Amino acid sequence: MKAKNVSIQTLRRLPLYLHYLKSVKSETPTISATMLAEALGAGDVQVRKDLGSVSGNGRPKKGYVTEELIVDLEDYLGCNDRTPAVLIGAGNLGRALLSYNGFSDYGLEIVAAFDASDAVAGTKAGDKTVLPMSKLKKVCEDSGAKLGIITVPAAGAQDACDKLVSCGVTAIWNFAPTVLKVPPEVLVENENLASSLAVLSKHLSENGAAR
Amino acid sequence: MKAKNVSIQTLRRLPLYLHYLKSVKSETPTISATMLAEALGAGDVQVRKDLGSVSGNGRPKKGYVTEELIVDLEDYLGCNDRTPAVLIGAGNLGRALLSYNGFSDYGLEIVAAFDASDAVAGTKAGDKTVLPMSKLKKVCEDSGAKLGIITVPAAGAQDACDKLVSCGVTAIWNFAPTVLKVPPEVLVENENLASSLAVLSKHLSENGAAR
DNA sequence: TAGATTGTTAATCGATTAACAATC
DNA sequence: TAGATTGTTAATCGATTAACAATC
Repeated sequence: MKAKNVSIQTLRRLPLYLHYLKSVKSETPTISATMLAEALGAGDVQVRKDLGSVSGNGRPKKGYVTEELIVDLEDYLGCNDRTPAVLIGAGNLGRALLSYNGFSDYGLEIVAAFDASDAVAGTKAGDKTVLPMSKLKKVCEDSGAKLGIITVPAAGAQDACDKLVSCGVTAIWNFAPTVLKVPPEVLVENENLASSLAVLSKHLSENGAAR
Repeated sequence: MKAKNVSIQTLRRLPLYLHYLKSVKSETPTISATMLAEALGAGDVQVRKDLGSVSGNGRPKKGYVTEELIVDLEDYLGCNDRTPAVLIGAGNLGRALLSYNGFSDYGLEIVAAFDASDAVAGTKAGDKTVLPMSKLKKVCEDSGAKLGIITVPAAGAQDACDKLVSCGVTAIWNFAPTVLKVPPEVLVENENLASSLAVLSKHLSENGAAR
């Protein structure tokens, strides 16, 4: 109910808790932080603190009522608030995101996809028709989309970003391997595959029996 | 040349530096940490420390020779060491990763794609034919793949993971929204889209003019 | 009551930032 | 030499972990 200072790291873990809780709610009417930590391979103290900061409806001895905890997490994460978004770049990755329906659990609705290439605009992507960039402004205004998703190649990312910002978008989910320049009020979240790959490669070269 | 204690956060930033340096190396023969920080929107001290920990070939007043720094970063990140990998789950996302050729810059080579569904196995994904799971063991052995990429739906992720581990894989790149159970020697890197989305949504609900 | 579990307050750890000395 | 820039050492900040008091 209350929501104390939730660190960004905690915020990132909340969706994991929510996903797990939903998957077990039918057979687990009540759950303790310790059980949840066990299931997710995390520390029990960390989970307790994370849950405490967004719910606080845990009962000593009993733990949390699963259903209640799910509601508190959904409330905090705004899962029931519809978040309209536009996507630029209807290549493989863009199409993958469009056809992934797990996002609706978190309130995200990709209202339209755009592509700078005239060859791509007009084609189908999932159940949507890809629109030309000239329609971006109108769609953003009509839908109220404040979130933009960039799935174009690196070379076109800054351009796509600038267009989004000029259409009033204030949060950008960037899948292109580039650093974007934005005004201070715009938040960019980089989905950086190369970074993850670096972590994995390092592990392999250090621990893996090479080849 | 030397490689001091590189924090995991630093490790994640190195690919960004490398990518940027490659894009400007022709017109920028020499570059300072300050310039690099400016270009990437990071702090100059942070960049200096990051570079210092993997290169240390910077010269006062001059900065780094771009070409040399690229080589040092590539060496540290193992970009020239071929890292064979197998991918399980030839859906939209799996196909997107298969057809993305930016990974080769970091030495990653996806040697084969697999799918549990008989309907999918045998179809083409990019320039590769999707193989049935029964071939996984042999491909891992022949290719020496120690890295597994999971792009199946959440329900099948643990199963895919177990199979990979039993084939000797010691690093797993997980795109499924689930927490995987693995033996301690196996490293899992979760590409967690829901976490990123949570950060973006929070920003919107706090700062964005609602709707 | 006894015990399990919560939530809080304090201690530790790691990473970032700031200050400074070294050097071309 | 003077100045820019590096690299290092110390201080700060944030997040995690540990210890403990509260409570059903």
